[in-house]
Amino acid sequence: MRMSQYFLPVTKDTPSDAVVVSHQLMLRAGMIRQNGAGIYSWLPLGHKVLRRIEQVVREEMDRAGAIEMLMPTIQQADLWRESGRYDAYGPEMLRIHDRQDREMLFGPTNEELITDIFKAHVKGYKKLPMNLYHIQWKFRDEIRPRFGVMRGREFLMKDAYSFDIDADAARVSYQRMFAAYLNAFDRLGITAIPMAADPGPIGGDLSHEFLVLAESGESAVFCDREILSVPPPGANFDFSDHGALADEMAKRTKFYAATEEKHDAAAYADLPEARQVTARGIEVGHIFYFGTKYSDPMQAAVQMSDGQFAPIHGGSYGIGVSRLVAAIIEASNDEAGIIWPASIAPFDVGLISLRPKDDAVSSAADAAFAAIQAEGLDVLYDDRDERPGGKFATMDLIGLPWQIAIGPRGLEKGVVELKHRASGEKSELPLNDAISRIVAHRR
RNA sequence: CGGAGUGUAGCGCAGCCUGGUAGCGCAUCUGGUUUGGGACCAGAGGGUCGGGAGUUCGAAUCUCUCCACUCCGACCA
Repeated sequence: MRMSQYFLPVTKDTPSDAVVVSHQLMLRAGMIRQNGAGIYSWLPLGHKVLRRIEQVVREEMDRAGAIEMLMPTIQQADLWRESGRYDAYGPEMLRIHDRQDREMLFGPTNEELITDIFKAHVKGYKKLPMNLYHIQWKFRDEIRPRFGVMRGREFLMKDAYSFDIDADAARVSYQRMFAAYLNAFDRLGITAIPMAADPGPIGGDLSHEFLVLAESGESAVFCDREILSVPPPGANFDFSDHGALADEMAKRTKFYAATEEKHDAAAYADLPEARQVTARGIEVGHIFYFGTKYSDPMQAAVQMSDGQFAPIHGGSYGIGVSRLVAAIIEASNDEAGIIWPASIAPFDVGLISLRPKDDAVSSAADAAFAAIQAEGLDVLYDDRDERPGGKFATMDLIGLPWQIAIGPRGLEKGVVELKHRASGEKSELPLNDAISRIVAHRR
């Protein structure tokens, strides 16, 4: 993409409404624009990151055996009456009426809808376990939206729903998501700590939330330092191995880790002081096992081998995709701007033409643009007639993993300047070598 | 919802107290000089001063009212 033809409204001034660094940087980098309290448009750069995160989450869900689908944002009220949540949910649910004055709502979550779909089509136990997910916009009329997309009212969430014949089988499904989450967050370049959680209004008795440590986090967290260094299951993990699944969960739950609500000061005090981590965290995922909470009232049952019908045991598993954009920035930035993990960077590399009006430079930069693209890399090419300082600052701000700068001085020597954003390390080397370096570290 | 603020050009702000018809920096456009980490000169465009009502000869400025947004508290991916 040539920057001269892109839409990237960056600013030098920090918008005064933004109090956390991720919100400031997202505004400055031209990723989002606010429409109302907790409601944002995603500008091209922000949209690209959002899609990249979504894709990583999708791949990890697929790997764990979940099946993608898509449910609507607007739902009819009747299913929520069946489950009893139409009354239970309260003012956080945005209720609307259509022209026939039918009661509708903008979905804050989808347990009712998915249970309805499941029970209409799945009749026998042989189809289980089943896990269906979608990545869709939600609306929750938060009491107090804040921190940009961190606590928006409209937000993009991946929500998965598991269906099993009994509690033991449901536990395996739960562990499968637990392991998938660890892999997903690892690929996103963050360490998300699973913590025992209150199941909250969704109900149930097995629940973990995943938190990323960050100063601006809304939750106080207390954990054993050791849990931070447990490696993720990894790309070769076998999601059909029940023993391995239980093991992955046990490897973490054996360490102390709790948010304020579940904090046990006495147990925490038993830890050696050097292992105590008292910090703040951003909740980026939450998983629940809720048994027959929805299948009972909505009569979602499958026929068992003995011919009897049994209500399915369910779980639901959320990842805040739009919130992750902010959470990752909170975890990875410096004075100059954002530092994207390569896995989700909006572009793989930024290419800077230092002297676009110089024919030798611009033709060399054009050629480099083509050569980089030929390697399958996504490159943002700053071909504008601007002074170099601003170009470097813009590239630093938007946080691409690599920058290649081409100018007259380097051309004489047959080299370009390659900069690695995260380390700040710069080197001068031939273009092909620079491209090879980037390719070697590609997403 | 309770408490505290803010609303003036795309962004950051001044002007308001003490009423006289809107200004600065950045950004944008034109021309020129420049160019290796946010240049300089000259010029230009862009504003229902959040909306409405009132006071007044005259309102960004004073009064009333409505709206929006932000921050602190209770809720949550």
